[in-house]
Amino acid sequence: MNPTRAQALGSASHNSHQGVSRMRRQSTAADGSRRATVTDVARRAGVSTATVSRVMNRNYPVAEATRERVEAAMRELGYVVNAHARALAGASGRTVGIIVNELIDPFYAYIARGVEREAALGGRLCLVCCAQGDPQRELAFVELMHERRADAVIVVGGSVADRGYTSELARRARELDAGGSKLVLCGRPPLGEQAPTAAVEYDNEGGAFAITDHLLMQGHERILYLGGPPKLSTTRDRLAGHRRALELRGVTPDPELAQPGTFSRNFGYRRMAELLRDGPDFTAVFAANDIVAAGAAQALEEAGVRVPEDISLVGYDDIPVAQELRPRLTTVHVPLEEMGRQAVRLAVGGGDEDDWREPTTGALRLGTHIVVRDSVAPRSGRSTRM
Amino acid sequence: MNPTRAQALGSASHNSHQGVSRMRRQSTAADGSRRATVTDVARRAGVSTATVSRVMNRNYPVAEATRERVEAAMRELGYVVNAHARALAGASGRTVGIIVNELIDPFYAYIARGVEREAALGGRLCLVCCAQGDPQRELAFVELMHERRADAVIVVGGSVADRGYTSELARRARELDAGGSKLVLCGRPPLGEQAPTAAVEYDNEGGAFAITDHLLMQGHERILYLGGPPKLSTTRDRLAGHRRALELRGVTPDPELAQPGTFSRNFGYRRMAELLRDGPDFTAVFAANDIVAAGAAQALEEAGVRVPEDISLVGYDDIPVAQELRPRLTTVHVPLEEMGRQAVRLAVGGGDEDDWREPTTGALRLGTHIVVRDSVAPRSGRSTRM
DNA sequence: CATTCCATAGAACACGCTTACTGTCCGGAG
DNA sequence: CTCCGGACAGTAAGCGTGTTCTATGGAATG
Repeated sequence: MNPTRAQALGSASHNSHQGVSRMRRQSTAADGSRRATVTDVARRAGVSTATVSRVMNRNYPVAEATRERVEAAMRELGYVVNAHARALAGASGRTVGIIVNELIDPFYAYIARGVEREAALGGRLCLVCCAQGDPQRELAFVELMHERRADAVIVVGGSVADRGYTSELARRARELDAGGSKLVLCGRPPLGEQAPTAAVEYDNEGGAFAITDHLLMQGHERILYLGGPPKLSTTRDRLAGHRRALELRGVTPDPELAQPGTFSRNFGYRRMAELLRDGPDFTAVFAANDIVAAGAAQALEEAGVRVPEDISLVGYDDIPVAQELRPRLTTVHVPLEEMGRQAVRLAVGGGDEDDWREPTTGALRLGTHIVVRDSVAPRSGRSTRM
Repeated sequence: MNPTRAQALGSASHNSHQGVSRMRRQSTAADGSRRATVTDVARRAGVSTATVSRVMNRNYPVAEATRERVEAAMRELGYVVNAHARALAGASGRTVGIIVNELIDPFYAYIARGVEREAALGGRLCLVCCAQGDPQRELAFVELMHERRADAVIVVGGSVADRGYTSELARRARELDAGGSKLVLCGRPPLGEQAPTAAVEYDNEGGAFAITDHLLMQGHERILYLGGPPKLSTTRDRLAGHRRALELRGVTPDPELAQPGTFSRNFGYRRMAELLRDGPDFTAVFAANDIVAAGAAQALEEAGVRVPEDISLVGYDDIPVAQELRPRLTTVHVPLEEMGRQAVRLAVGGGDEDDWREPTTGALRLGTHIVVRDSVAPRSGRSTRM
């Protein structure tokens, strides 16, 4: 278990010399000073440790004069409470964990922001990890956060429907739940009935439906779907919405027009450049997300294809880059920050008094809507088979 | 101390019902099951707790047969070590903290990525907080991280030269240091001699000098400096480099051309729109960062001013948006991710055996360089006083 | 066969804090 | 004057691990 995890994180073997590092740490304080403890504060203030604790936690009456003496002692000693000891003694660790693919991807960054802000409202701190799309890393981080007794562990983003991975994650969910923590799925489908998780999703399929319909209304029938890992739940849902819209308008989906790949700008650029070289057989492009759209836009630009006059282009997610592209990108807005907020609320309650509803296995689905900008135009005759 | 912090984080009073929330937590496990402990594992495997500990940490010989029995017991019980207890018993918490202004700002996101990755290499987890530009929030977060005994607390981004704030942060630095942790300043000037900190900076002044010189070489002499909080160290340094370049070429800086404000896109847009309305008295714009540049670019576009033919535009930071703007933005590259990595290395060592150098009060300065794209052109006669 | 040594394993304490349980002292009610 | 309850404060028992010190059995040595 341990070696597996270390491997998944690509870490050097660090278990072996915890002892030595501790030795060094202790001897670091050359002047013999260590951190002040409750005992030190109590001694200095002439009270018992219990009283010091009560002063800090304000959960028991303490005489004003005593309080002041204790607070003075804390100040003079530079006392800082040890959260580990506190957590061990029974209080919550006041920590939530979030695992994303990439911090620099605005999709995840906005969700992380929501999580961080909502957590801070409850006086909680936020453990953030990047799994970089590797399920093994993700599992390893879930475990690490469980070790730290995070109140909630939030895993963000689409998931692959791998059998072993799913059952492994379900096991972690049960273990977390048994300890009073919660695994929260954010932007991905539930794990099945036997896994006690909370979930906050967004209407992925509906957004794809809506924006495809938007293209159809403009006369586009041959729409290229570009990018997104083919086995990811996110891609599956977006493609599903896309196809449903096509079929509803009586357009038969052409397998040739589904070109999944990755969520990277680079993929959008390269694949689009290739397709343009062959002579495009489509009048519109539905990029799997805005980042892919940015790459595609560059390829179109370099090929001298005008957007939207020659080819229309849409994205998904509505991250800031959508407003910087020229033409500005029509896309699907996803309430990313709100998802993050709801994820922690679902797991730890509002942080306020209204904390009574048992937040068990809650599920939540937020709406999406399309944002019309300048990258879509009615289909022009000339654009097909240029 | 406590109320102050709660206030700074805008949190509801959460200290009062820690007790009740704990009660609920315990009673949550309706089947009476709690988390398995070392004692449980030991009992099940028929060994002592010491042996279980030794199996986990591999720091003491254990017979193969015993090891297997213990590992089986751990698996069957779904045992997950309690990091709080472990940290309390002496081991490092294996945590680093990072405090940024905004997670969704790529400047900070890249640094955070570097921190996270380097931390993960050492098997450490990452506490991430957003101070949102509020020094009080920042101090509160430093304290919370100290409570958690983070191996390092990394504060990122420019700082205001406020007397009280600086001394307060210096005090935190000393307290952290006394406990064997380290405060790391990332992208901001040192605190002074009596504060034991590490620091990783980048050549802010030099980058501003270089890109200003680049504009001068193209014949621009009236250069607008746009955005950036006026009292922030970042702004101070960038302006200093800018002015040094001007003076070196014999151009007298015009106070009218320094228009600080904020680092927001919105500021860049609005201020630039206003200035264009008055009739611009400059031929080039040096935006305080790429985000401000994006806003300025939009204002220029809407005013029908061509970039770079009529007015040249440069930014700072070289975040991805610089490549999406049209024309693509000439800017100053800052090694953001590397800064993050170095920040944790400085504080906790490489994580490998070469850990022997005492990482005390280290300082590091990384280079910057300009990236020439398409947003600068030689000054044209027509562009002045259009 | 007695002695020494090594490989294991256990007992017990320390880590810093919270909290249930026990006082103690006081004023006011009976 | 006695008794009782409220307001404080102290004692001590954990919380779950790591680590030191000690103990045991068998192998190796004399």
